[in-house]
Amino acid sequence: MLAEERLDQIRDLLNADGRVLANALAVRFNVSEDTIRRDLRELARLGVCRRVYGGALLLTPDHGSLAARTGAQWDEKAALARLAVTLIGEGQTVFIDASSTNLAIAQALPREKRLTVVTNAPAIAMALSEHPNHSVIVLGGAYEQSKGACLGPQTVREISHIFADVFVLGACGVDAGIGVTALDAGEAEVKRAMIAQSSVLLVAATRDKLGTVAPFKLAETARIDHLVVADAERDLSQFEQADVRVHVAV
Amino acid sequence: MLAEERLDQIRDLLNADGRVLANALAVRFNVSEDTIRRDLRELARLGVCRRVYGGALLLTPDHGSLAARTGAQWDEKAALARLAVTLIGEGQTVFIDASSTNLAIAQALPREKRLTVVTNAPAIAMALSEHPNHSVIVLGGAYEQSKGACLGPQTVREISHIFADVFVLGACGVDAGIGVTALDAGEAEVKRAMIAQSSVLLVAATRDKLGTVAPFKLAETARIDHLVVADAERDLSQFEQADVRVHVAV
DNA sequence: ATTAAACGCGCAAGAACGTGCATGAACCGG
DNA sequence: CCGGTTCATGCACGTTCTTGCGCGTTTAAT
Repeated sequence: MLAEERLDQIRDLLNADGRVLANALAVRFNVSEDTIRRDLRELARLGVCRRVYGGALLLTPDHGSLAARTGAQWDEKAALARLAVTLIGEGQTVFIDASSTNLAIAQALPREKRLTVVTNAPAIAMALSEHPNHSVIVLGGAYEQSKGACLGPQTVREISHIFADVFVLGACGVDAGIGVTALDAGEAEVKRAMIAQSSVLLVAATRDKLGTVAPFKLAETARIDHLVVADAERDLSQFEQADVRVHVAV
Repeated sequence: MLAEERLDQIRDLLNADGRVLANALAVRFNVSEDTIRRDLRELARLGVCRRVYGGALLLTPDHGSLAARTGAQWDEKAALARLAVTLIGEGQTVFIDASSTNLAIAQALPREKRLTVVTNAPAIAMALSEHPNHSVIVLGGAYEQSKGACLGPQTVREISHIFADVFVLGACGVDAGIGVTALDAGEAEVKRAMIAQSSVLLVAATRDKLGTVAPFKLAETARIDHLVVADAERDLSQFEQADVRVHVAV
């Protein structure tokens, strides 16, 4: 059994069952659990799965309901949001795309800055309902329920008419070597359009996003202007070498 | 059973039933109640639920904060909604514009009818997040916070590209002699565009709307196909003379 | 007031984990 | 054919995580 074959089979098992157990895999492939752990680490790095105690779970964009994702890691997202909003200046035009982290950022936007917020996420538009100082523009299109976002050609077309000072990008994977990536082709199209139409690119990434890679590439690491992360056990020097300003939230 | 899986399943049970019992979960997952309590503590920390003596209750921020409960006559609107959705057929394309009554209608839409819903209200799009059978199209444009709707020329332009079978009109005033009217010029523009692009016009009106007149005229009484009202102390014969089908909800 | 259930805290056993190191096979240029 | 290198793998060790149990406290209901 070649190592690559084993990785592929673990992938298949993940897709079939949504989860795998480390000791079960060790028995099945007749290798030690250490080897299995190494495999799972690799798959997690590639963004295929998420490691948990005892095995790994499939990492899907709609893992759990929309409400569930909003609740997960809420305090980490709130900390990222508090820092991220300080990077947005008075009177700027801001693209905010759909993600639970970005919803937290939208909620944390200070009311006194008179921003123009452009978003393809109805939830973000609604979150700004109580902020009459901000002007909100909704990007229409086909509403993808599982993602809570409007996607598709119409959305992309509307984006092409707008230039923004800042784009707050909800990334699915951020890796210093590979760059910023997304899980879904439709999402990726919209995000790429927003990148093309904005001058400053801001990425707020929760721990589980950092160092992972998703299938669809959005931008090189060097294109990122601001990277906001939670406390850094990780080595972030590679980002700084790529001229990314890294901000660490408490 | 992985610990993370257990957490996810407790999440699902919470979303399904709105509450969970600690001892029932302990039996179901075959672990001690201590472990369950630890899980519930974790979920509470994430803001998913609220712990109570004996178990936990679902904490839904949007269940209460949506315009859903803002409407004073919530039960009247729910009754109108239950009746109104029966007038919408399988597979139809439906315009639903922004109003609290229409939000109730959107929430009452049966999941099995495979509808295409087109709306300029982010709240209505989000309400359909959990209905994967329906295709939802969001109309973009400038988001008017006080109305919870996208208005303006861009919205009107997008409407002009779509034809619907039914338009569920959120009216501000419905009078047999004057017709249907709206309170705001911007709103009126969007509603007129939707009227022009749909074959059947459905109006669900709460008691306070009936017999009142707002400044901006949308359509003649005769243009209404279905009028859904709550119990009829009022004389509705004038509507029927104008060839309007009147439906009275219990 | 009394009582039984539910709770929180601390502890300990065991499983899972990460890391460093050694082994052996595969690979490669000469 | 051979010496050097790389790589996957397994093992040993210490660490971290989960879980169940005991015990005293709090809560809700009678």
